[in-house]
Amino acid sequence: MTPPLHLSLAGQAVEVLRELVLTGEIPPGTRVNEVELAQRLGISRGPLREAIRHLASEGLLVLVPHRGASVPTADAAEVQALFELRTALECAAAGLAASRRTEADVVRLRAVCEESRRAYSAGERFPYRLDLAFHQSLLDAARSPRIAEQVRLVQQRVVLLRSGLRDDPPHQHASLDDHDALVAAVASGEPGRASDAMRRHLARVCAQMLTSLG
Amino acid sequence: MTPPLHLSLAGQAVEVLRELVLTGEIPPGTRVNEVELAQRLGISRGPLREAIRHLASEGLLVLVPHRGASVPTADAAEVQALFELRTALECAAAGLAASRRTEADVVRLRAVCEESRRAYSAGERFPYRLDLAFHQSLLDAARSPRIAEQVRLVQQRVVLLRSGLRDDPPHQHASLDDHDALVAAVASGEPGRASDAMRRHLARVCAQMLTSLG
DNA sequence: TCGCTGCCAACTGTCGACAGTTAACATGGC
DNA sequence: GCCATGTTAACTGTCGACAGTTGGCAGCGA
Repeated sequence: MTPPLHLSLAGQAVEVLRELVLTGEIPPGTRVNEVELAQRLGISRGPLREAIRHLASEGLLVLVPHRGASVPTADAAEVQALFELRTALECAAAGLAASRRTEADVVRLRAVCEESRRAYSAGERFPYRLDLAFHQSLLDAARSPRIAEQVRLVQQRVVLLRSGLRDDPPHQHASLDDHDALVAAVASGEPGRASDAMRRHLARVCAQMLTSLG
Repeated sequence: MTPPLHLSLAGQAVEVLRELVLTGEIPPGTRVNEVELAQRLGISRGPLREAIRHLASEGLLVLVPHRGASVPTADAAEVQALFELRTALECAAAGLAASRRTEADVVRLRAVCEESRRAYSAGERFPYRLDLAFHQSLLDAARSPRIAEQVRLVQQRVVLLRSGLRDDPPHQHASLDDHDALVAAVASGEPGRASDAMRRHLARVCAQMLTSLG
């Protein structure tokens, strides 16, 4: 039996809708019809509305009164503002990680970097999974749950932005070097150095996304 | 009658509930009864549920499946984690403000500081309004809407924490000095200096709250 | 007296239907 | 031909009611 796994319909709808948005199945600019989507998910409008509002609070949807929800569109100013927030959060996380890292944290970070290089050398097309894993490992080392949660939300929006890009450039070699530098800075135990390394890394990634936008 | 004020019932409920929570009228630890509160607000459970979920996404309420919402209680670890997030955001904002401030920004910041000192000298009991005004002015100078929005959410939770404190110490003289130092650092145009000044300020405020918790 | 079991009340989760608003279209006047 | 206006269809906002779950309480037995 499955008695305890009674996740509410609203909770399930949140996860399904999140995937639909992040995978681009509902592309940016698309309006969401409540009755249509509710039928598609096989639930009522009530739980679906809750799911929509939840994702709106995460920035994955925008609400307009009496006109429903839609997937936000990418925008240069938007990318810049988003990366300002991401930089604030991840630089702080990098600094905290440098202060609090254990030997196990460093080992884990090095392992992710090595796996990324292996995948890159093997010509793998989407090491985004490993990029996220790296940043996640760094957040674990920072041991600041609140910051980690906010970073997760911002990264999610970056993924959404990426889904709207025409040419999604593969993980670049420069980022691999950035990650190695970050691990070295975190291992050194100097918060300022780790924070600066993260700032440089994110500045590069941001610049790349801005050029991809044209 | 209020027919033309086309704010949705859910939107109104959000603001009313927010005040009820922040003013301590619904003290931390209290569970929120949907039907009771809905009758009290004169609305149905639907819009009220949306309001509850919205405030939960802001951290002003916590949800437990099948057991409803309740106001979160203060906790030392919680205060520390919250201030780590606040420090990350406001230090970045201070740095950006130092980079982007105009002459008008500096004038405004100085004006708020002077008014704070006047109020303090006059023995005013709650210059929190002016403290918030100062931080808001600094965020305006930073010109980073995303960071500003997140800071607003964090500050709101700090207010909630303060409402649960027994002895809520009045605005201290040290904070006035901190604010002056911050203005000077922002005016200097050196991001690192402004960021450090903010870090020291928030560290002091955090320490004060931790001692108030006992 | 203590522990277990079954019932019960209260509350949340969910649904279907109605009302209000918005935007687009058709229509008529200039 | 173009703009203003009335109409209409579609969608969101709101409501009341039903169903499912949770936690507590009474009753029974050891």
